[in-house]
Amino acid sequence: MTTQRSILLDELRRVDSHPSADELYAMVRRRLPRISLGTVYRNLEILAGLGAIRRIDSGGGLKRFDGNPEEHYHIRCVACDRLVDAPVAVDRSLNDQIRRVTDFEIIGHQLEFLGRCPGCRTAMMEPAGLPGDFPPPAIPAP
Amino acid sequence: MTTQRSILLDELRRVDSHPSADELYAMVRRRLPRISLGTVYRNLEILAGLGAIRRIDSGGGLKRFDGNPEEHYHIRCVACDRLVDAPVAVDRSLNDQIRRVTDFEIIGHQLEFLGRCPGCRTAMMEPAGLPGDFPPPAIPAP
DNA sequence: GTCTGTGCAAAAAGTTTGCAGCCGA
DNA sequence: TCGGCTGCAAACTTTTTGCACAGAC
Repeated sequence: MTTQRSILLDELRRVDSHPSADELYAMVRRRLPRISLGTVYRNLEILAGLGAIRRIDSGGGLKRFDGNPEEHYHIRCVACDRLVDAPVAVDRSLNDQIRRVTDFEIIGHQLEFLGRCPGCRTAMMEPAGLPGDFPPPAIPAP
Repeated sequence: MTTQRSILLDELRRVDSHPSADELYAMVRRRLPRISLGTVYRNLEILAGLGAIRRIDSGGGLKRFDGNPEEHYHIRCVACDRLVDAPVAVDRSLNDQIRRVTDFEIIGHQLEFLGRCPGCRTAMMEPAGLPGDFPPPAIPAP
C-alpha cells in the first residue's frame, strides 16, 4: 500500500459520485500533483482486485469506480449520465431464481435502474431555460 | 432504410451472440465487402434509436448489440466474457419498488447476472487441459 | 437536381504498457 | 541492496467525425 494507492482510495471513499479514472486523476492531483494517469489506472485495477473498491462497467463509454465495496444497485440518469446509489436492498433471491434454469455457475448480478434525475426532469419541462426547483445537472449530456 | 442498414439489422437478428461493432462489421462484410466501419457504427446508433435493436453497455471495454429489441436480462461469463440471454422473466415490480424511494423518474432497469459458463467451469476443473463435457469457450478471456 | 447516407481517413477518447529511475523495507 | 512502484511517453483499442461523392427519389 503505497502513498499513491492510499490517497487514491481515500479520495474515492470520500465522495459518492462514482468518478471515472480521469475525474479521480484530477481529484488526486490536488494532493499529489506529480501522480500520473497510468498510476491511477494501475492502482484502481489493484484496489478493485483486492475488493477494496468496485468497478462499475455499465453504461457510457467509460468505466466508473465506486469507493463503496458493498454490493449495491445504482440509478443512472439517461439525460446527464449522473450515477447515484439506489436506496433499495440487494435481492439475492434473483441469483437463486436463475440458478434453477441455467448451467452457468452464478456468482452474482448487477442491477442498474435507468431514469431521469430531478434536475433533468425539471430542465425537460422548462425548454425556455427558466430556473427550476433543482440545480441543473453537473455533467451535460454527451 | 438503406441496403446497408437492413443487412446490418438482418445479420444482428440472425445471431444470438450479442456481437460488438467490430464483429458485426466482419459479419456484414461477407455480404457487403465495401461497407465501412463508420457506417456500421452510424447505423447501429440509428437502429438503437429506432428501438429496432438494443445497445448493451455493461461490462468489458466495448459495446455489444442485441438484435432482440424486447426487454430481457443477460448472463455474462466472467472468464470468457461470453454473453447470453437469461431465461427468466423481466420483473417490472423492481421499477415500482424504487419509485417509492427516489425522486428519479424511473424508465426501466437493466440486470446482468455474472457467472461462469459451462465451458469455463469445466476448463477450471481441468488445469491439465483434458477435454471436458462442454466445448471450450469461443472467446478467450481478454 | 437535391439530399441523405456512404466510404475513407483522420482524429478523439479512454486505457494499457514499456522503460528507466526512485523509494522504502 | 533489492524489488516493486512510479512518472513519463508512446502505443493501442474503440468510437466518432469531416469531407467529398454516389445513389435514390
